[in-house]
Order: sequence, then C-alpha cells, then structure tokens
Amino acid sequence: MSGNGQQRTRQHPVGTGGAKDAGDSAEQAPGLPTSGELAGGRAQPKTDKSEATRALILETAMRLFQERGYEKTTMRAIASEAGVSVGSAYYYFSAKEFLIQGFYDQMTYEHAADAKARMAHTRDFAERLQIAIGSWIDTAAPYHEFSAQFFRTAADPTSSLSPFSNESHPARATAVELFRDVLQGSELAPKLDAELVELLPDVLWLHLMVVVLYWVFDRTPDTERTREFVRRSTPLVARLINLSRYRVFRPLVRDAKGLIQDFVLPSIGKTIVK
Amino acid sequence: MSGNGQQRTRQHPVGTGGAKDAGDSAEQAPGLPTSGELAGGRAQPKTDKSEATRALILETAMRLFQERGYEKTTMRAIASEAGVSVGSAYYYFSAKEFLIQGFYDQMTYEHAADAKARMAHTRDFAERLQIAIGSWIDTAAPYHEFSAQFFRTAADPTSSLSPFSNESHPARATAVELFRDVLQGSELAPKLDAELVELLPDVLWLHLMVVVLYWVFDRTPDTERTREFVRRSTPLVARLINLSRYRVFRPLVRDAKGLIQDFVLPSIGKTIVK
DNA sequence: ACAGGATTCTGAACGCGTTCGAAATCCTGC
DNA sequence: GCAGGATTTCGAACGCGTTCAGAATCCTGT
Repeated sequence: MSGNGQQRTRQHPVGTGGAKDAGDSAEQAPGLPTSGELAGGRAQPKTDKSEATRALILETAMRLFQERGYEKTTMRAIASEAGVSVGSAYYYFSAKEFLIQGFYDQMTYEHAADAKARMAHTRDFAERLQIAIGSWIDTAAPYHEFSAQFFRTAADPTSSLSPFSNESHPARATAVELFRDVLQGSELAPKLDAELVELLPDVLWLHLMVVVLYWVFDRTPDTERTREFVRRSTPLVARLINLSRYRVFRPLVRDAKGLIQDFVLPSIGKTIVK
Repeated sequence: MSGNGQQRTRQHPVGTGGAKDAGDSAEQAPGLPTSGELAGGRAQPKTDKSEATRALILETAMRLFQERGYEKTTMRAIASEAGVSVGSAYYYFSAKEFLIQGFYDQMTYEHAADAKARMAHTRDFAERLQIAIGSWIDTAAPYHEFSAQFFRTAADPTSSLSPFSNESHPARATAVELFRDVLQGSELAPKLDAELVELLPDVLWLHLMVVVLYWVFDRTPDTERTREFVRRSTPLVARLINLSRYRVFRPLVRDAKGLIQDFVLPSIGKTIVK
C-alpha cells in the first residue's frame, strides 16, 4: 500500500518522546497513549496549540474512517474537514498509515480497561481468558468493517507500525500486560513454574492475534462465529496449559518452552535483525 | 494498498475459466497453473497471441519485481518494458496486485515439485515435514526482499487473492495437497485414525503459513533463523501428533479435532460468510 | 519593542495506480 | 473480399498519497 511517490525509507519515525531505550526486559506498564510516543508525527509537540491541532486531525480522521472506511477517506477530506491544509496533516502524521496507529492504540487501551473490569469477579483462568478476548471483540466491533487495514499494516514487516516488528508498539505492550494480568489474577498462576508464567503472556497475546486474524475474515453478523470460536478454544488452551504440569509432558514442554524463548519472543518486537 | 481512483469492488474476478463450482470436498489435484484459472485477467484467452501477450507482461513484471522490488516497479515501467501500453497491461491484469498472483502461483508449484522430490527417500514424518518446509524457504529465498507484498495481500480479507479467503486459490490447493503427501508417504499415516489424516494436511498448511509469517519478518542472512526455527519446531509437531494417539489425550484431541473441523477448515477458503 | 530563529502551516506539483472512450486489429459468415 | 461484431490496444485523464519550498506565526533573548 502507501507506496506512491518515490519510496522513502520511513521506518522508525524517530520518536524522541517516550522511553527511548527500553532495553530488554519489557516490563514497565505502558502509560496511556498520551499522544506522541512513537506516534509518527514529526517533531514532538512543543505547544498546546500544536497538541490541539494534532488531536483535531486525528479525531477527524477517526470519525471519517468510521463513516466512510479507510480507503474512501482521503487525506484531502481529512484536512479540509479538520479545517487545515493537507500539508499540515502531513506535518503531524507523516503518512496516512500513521493515523491508523492513533486509532489502534486508543482501541487497545480501551480494551485493556474494559477487560480488566469485566474479569475482576473471577479467578478461573479459562473464564478470565475468554472474557479478555471477548472484550477485545466487543471493543473492536465498531471498526470491523475497515479492520482489514489494521491487519494489512500489522502484517507488513517494513512498516514500523506492525506490532510484530515493533516492541515498543503501545498496543502490543498494553495487550501483553493485560494477559499477564489474566494469568496472575487466576488460580492457575501459582501452580505453574515461574519461567512459564513469564512466557505465557506473550504467547497468549499471539493467541489473540490468531483470533484477530479469524475475526478479520469473519463475515457472520456480529462476528458470531469468532465469538463461538473463542468460547470453544479458550477452555482448550486452559486445559493444555494445565496438562503441561504433568510429568509425562515434561520433555515436550521443556522443548516447547525453549523454542518459544529462543525464537518467538526475541523476534516479536525485536524484528529478527542480524 | 492499491486503493487509488475510486474504489471499485473488484473481489472475485469472475473466472469463467476453470472449475467454477468446486462444491465442498476440495479434493481434486490442482493442475499446473495453466494461466487463467482465477488469475484476474479479464476475458479468458481467446487466441494464442493474446495468451503470449499475457505471458510477456507477467514475465516482464516478475523480472522487474525481482530487480527493483514491488513498489518501485511501476505499471508504466512494466508496460513499456514489455512493449505494450498501460491499458493493455490492465486489460490482462485488472490490478497490479494480480501480477503477484501469477508470481506466487508459479512459486508454489515449483515448491511442491521440489519438496516431493527431496522427501522421496524417507518415510520419517518429522523429516518429511522438515524437508517440505525447508524446500519452501529455499524456493522462496530469491523473493524474500519483496515478500512483504505477498504477505500483505494474503492478510487482506477484501482481496480475492488471499489464500485464506479463497478456497480455489491454486497456491493453497497445491500446498495442502503437498502436505497430504507428506503425511501419506510417512510411517505415521497408518497409525492415525482416518479422520485425523483428513484434517492434518490443512493444519500443516497453516503451520507453513506461520513459518511464512516468521520468514517474512526474518532479517538474518539467508533467513538462517527461520531455518533453525523449522529444524527445531518440526520434531515438536511430529511428537505432538504422535502423542495424540495415547488414551490420556483422547478428550483433548477429540475437542481439538472438533474445533478444527467446525471453525478452522470451513473458514479457510470458504470465507466465513453468513 | 524587535530581530531572528524555530515551529507551524500552506497549496501547487509530482508520480503513481487506475479508468475509459475510442482506435486498431482480428475473426467470422457470406 | 468484405461488412460487422468481438477482441485487443492505446494513451490521455482522473483522483489519490505524498513532497517541498516558501509563507505565516510563534517564541525567545535583549
């Protein structure tokens, strides 16, 4: 997509704002999506007015995306609707793509809050997991129609917006954090060894990504099929994790853990470079 | 991507050519990628000259894609290099995207042939599986640089090119067929119940898709990391399938099978509609 | 108050994918 | 050989995302 004009090499949009050097242990809770982060604007906001303009453009874009869909919403329309020039829009968001991110970040944050509230009443792991994922589906529902765009972006390794290739992607950090909560707040956590507890949140996030893929392709009303899929798959996941504690599986679990540790975690986020 | 001009509603490009009404059981072996199939051109080739022009355009595009990458190759460049007008290029391929498909189909076919030859000497399932996937990586290697485009297309539910949403996608059919062979030619097949043998090829194809996702993001030289990932993950998969025969797992396996049958298979290809 | 630098804003212009009406060419049946 | 329809080819034109050189505005320090 994008790719008109000569291809720049946009990639990581500098992002002087937030935690620049997160290091290795991705632990700290991700604050609200303040605005900048790695958001893809150019300079970090200097004045309040600047901040306001940025917000105005983003809100306008989000509204138009919902009303008309992503592709049908032109940058010119966003700009004129927001009462600024196209140039201004590009001053804050260096590509149309980056507008998606604002959208997506906010949705993820809403999701985490909603999920945590909804699952507070139970300590059953399977139930918590199902609530967390179900909450995602509910939160994302209004955007299902143009969700394809999210997914295309996520699947693009050349885009710095991909949650797969960008460890500091707020959406990813927030979601992994949520799944850590899902696990820690359940009766299952104390029964598992520490190493596994450390690994699982990322794995569960991957599980969510699979559900998202399913959801994106789902054309049933209210994505009922995805919901049913989640209802039936989460107990399986829970049972699988539970089984992992038994002696018989030790070798298999050990290998699987090693595999995840060596190949899955380092590559997610840290883009398998060099 | 694409999405300039007003958005048409391209979707399934008619495809008067091949088996139009495949029905349910996706069984028949997929012939060579003759040309048309669901290829995205407009009319089915009437004359030989037409067929030749089509091939010329596709070959030119494939060459330029390799030389310059997908985005840097313009339709104008393809047309002029092939000695035709842009209009002609669009007469045969209704969008730039459709040129990818020709490319991808051919690669998949090469892969299947190469894999079958390479794994002929062994009946060990894990080894056969590893060879099959390794063969994919080798076949795809020359195109790694612009593979992102393949993947973006695959992840787009609105594109008729997605192997996830289009059951008659030759690439998908060919690959599933290959994995059926991987299994059937192994010592493992007779030990499993028929139902599972029926399900596994599609599941293994999904496994390949996961590897592809990994591969697309892999930036190590010669995608060595992906190769190592495959070396270590395929034995695990084999062991998992092997374990499924034991009594202890019966309930879990039964549920998992049901899940796959009800939710995964019907949705792949048949785009979860209605 | 004011020079001068940084920030914010502007809109014309560029290159791209794609469309479309019309021209050129090919194929029939006579 | 030829009218007339179908197929194929053409290229100007459209709308889009994006860029860029410069204008406008804001913020200092004096």
